[in-house]
Amino acid sequence: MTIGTGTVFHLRSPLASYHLGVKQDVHQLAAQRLRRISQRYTAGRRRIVEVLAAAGHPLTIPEIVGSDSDLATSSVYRNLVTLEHAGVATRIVTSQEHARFELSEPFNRHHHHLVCVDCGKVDDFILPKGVEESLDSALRRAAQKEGFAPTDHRLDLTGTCPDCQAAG
Amino acid sequence: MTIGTGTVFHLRSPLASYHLGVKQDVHQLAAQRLRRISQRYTAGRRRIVEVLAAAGHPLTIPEIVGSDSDLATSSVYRNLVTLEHAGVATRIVTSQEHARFELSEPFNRHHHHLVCVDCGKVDDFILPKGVEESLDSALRRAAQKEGFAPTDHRLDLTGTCPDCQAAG
DNA sequence: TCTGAAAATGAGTATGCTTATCAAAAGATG
DNA sequence: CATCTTTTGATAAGCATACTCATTTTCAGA
Ligand SMILES: [Zn+2]
Ligand SMILES: [Zn+2]
Ligand SMILES: [Zn+2]
Ligand SMILES: [Zn+2]
Repeated sequence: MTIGTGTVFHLRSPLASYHLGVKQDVHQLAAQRLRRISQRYTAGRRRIVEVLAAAGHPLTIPEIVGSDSDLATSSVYRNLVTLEHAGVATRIVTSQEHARFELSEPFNRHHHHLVCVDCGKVDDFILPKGVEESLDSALRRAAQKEGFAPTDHRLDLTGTCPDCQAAG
Repeated sequence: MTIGTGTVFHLRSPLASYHLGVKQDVHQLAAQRLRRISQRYTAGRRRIVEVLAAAGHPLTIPEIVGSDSDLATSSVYRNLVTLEHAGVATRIVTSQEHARFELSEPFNRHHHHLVCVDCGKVDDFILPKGVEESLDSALRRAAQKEGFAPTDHRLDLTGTCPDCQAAG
């Protein structure tokens, strides 16, 4: 498969961990984005990308560190800052506990989050295309009115996940 | 003016600090919501509500403490947890620095946030009614599909505020 | 209006996530 | 290979927030 054909895989529901053609594409794109800011795609950074791609939902730093014994906590913190700055990883800020990370949009299809206020778990969901589009143009208009230069939007639905509903 | 008439004041643009009829209504509703969870509407809690209502945009805890010399930092932290639990204040979590707080939805009309990624400032904006409604029903459908019990949604537009555009 | 139990306060301290430090290791350059 | 630069990782430090507990305030009941 050639690079950049954009064949969409759906490895799990509701979202694939990434929607680039093959795993190689993920690493090539990550390396390219790091090069753009004069950073190397080192083994440690590659392992983090690997773990995030395999998870398919946002992970905390302890989860990332725990899933690969070669990863040192301090380096994971430092490298996630670098990966975020390079546009490879995205930080998901929830009100409690640890921050969570997932691969950024070119690696992951555009989506939003269901955030459980009890256990902190985060799951992905997508909006219908029409809703997303009307939302997007409304946001552009709102930003323009305020002189705000938008880069991205975040939409979270907060509530209680099925597990916590059953528990409490 | 009688309580609960719901006359809408617009004290500033784009959003009034609260849209209940008069200031007295704010405190009565706050007291009622605290009573519901067996908490008292003490002087310190009243001062916090006062400061948040006067600000008209989300404040950090240092800002709240600094705006009223009678407020102790530890009590403000503790009371904001209580006010949040009572449904009087809402915590706005941005990726950097301090959390920010504003009055909750019955005190404030429903709105969303422009978050500056450079300086952390948060401003309010509202979506056109139709967009908000189609978004809301799409969110309800998405939650139902996942067995998720939704309580609220958060929509942030991230980017650079006019000041930071000029500076950087 | 007293009175006493329960709740709230606030200054200080502890917790714990995150980031800075810095010597060692790895990689680039030529 | 020699040298310079970047990255690593164990440790320490920083810092927002939560906890502690003696004191103060509140409020229901006498
Ligand atoms: Zn949950
Ligand atoms: Zn996600
Ligand atoms: Zn700004
Ligand atoms: Zn707001």
